[in-house]
Amino acid sequence: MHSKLEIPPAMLGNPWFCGLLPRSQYALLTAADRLQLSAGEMLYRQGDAPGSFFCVVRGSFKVSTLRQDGKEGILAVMEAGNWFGETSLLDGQPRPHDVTALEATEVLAVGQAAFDRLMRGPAFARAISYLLSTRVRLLYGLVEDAMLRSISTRVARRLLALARGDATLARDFRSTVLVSQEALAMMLGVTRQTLSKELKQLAHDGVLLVGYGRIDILSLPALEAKAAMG
Amino acid sequence: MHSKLEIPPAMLGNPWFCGLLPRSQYALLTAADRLQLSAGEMLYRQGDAPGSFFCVVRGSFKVSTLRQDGKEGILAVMEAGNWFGETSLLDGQPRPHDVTALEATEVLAVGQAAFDRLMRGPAFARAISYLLSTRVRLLYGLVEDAMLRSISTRVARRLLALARGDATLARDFRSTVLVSQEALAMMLGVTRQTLSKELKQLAHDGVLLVGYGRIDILSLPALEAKAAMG
DNA sequence: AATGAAATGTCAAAAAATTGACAATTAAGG
DNA sequence: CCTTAATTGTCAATTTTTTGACATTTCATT
Repeated sequence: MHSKLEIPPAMLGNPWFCGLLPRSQYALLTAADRLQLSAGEMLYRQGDAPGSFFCVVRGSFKVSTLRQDGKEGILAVMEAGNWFGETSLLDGQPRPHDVTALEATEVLAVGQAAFDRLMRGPAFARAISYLLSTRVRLLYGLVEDAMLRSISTRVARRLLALARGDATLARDFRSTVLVSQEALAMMLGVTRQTLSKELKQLAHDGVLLVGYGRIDILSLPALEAKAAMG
Repeated sequence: MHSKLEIPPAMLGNPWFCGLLPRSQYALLTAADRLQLSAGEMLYRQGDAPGSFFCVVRGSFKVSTLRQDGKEGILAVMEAGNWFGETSLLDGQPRPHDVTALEATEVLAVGQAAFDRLMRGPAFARAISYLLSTRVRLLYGLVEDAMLRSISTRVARRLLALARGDATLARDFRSTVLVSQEALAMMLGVTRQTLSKELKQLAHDGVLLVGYGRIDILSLPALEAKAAMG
């Protein structure tokens, strides 16, 4: 019998998981396999057959796609506590993205059969609908960003998202974001040079402090003001 | 008692609705109010409180957002047969977009209470999850388009989406797309002039025939080839 | 057939982003 | 401490896109 202490702390900080009925939580945890990945290892690739519903226990992943020309777009960063991968389980279609561990990372993997069994319960099915609705909202935000916001606004918005833990997790705010300019540029779909210019401007305005592989947010209100502009 | 003949033909062409259990179909239809809108009328606005789950019976809507500078981005076109608006019902958050009738349009509106009642059934909740998963997939496609595809590729892809009926509907293909260059440019987040140049190129290549408020697809394979490039 | 609003065609200047290149800096491993 | 790979800073040329401006065409309505 599993003891409740086995629930990893990161999962307890995730509002979606915490909102589940205890029996659903228990069912997820007992049905799950635990996987360990080292930095750079891929959990799955674009085009793979649907496999499992995942939760990041420790570490983080990037969700990305490759262009023909070899360049990469980063669509999301999944941090500890977040659940993902449900889309392919629901529609049976291939995985739409690559998912790669950014560091030593541990995941729970709930297989298709167990997932389907859970989906027969209306409470869990509703919870999955809710999870998807937050994903839809987040994605609409990304589409709008790309379609009609200036790059400086998008930089501010993306930094805020990273500081808040991105994805579905409503975690505490971090004033230091650990990300390279290269990676941040990939998230925004612009070149490093273009991003660099924007960051320099924000640093000049006293909003950020740009370091090696890290960005410190000096003034949250100022950054939010930039994010709210055009 | 409602007769089965009352189901509008457009709804029978929608794979999501057709995949529902007959009792769910019946429940949706009987719970629904019928609304008539004339061209330009808004079904709801960004920021509105969640209200209903909708199905387009006749006509079409545009789903759009306004920028501060007054410019508009068109995120989707909802045609007859499509169901939408579930996101706000599921998470209780305000409407994320404006929805405006493009012509004389008729919708079914299923209220929050009836929707919640349906969601207590696992089959319907699963169906809603499936609907959301297709929306998530579509949105990921839009994000990738905006982030890492060339404009010419995006034009081709968007035209194909319009020809196929966009959104969740897997309808028959139409070789004529009725859309102004202005509107198509709004869907792509570029200016009319930029789009015009791309269309001229595609017309020169014999792929399209560009008319007044309409675009004819002369060669579907050629357009698909353009859409598959970079 | 005339009218007018909507849509399209086109151009040039300006702004913005990419490309390509190289130097300088930083942190991690031996 | 030293080496090395990763990251950042910076620049100029090129390409792309926007902006702004007008003329022209199309179509529905008188």
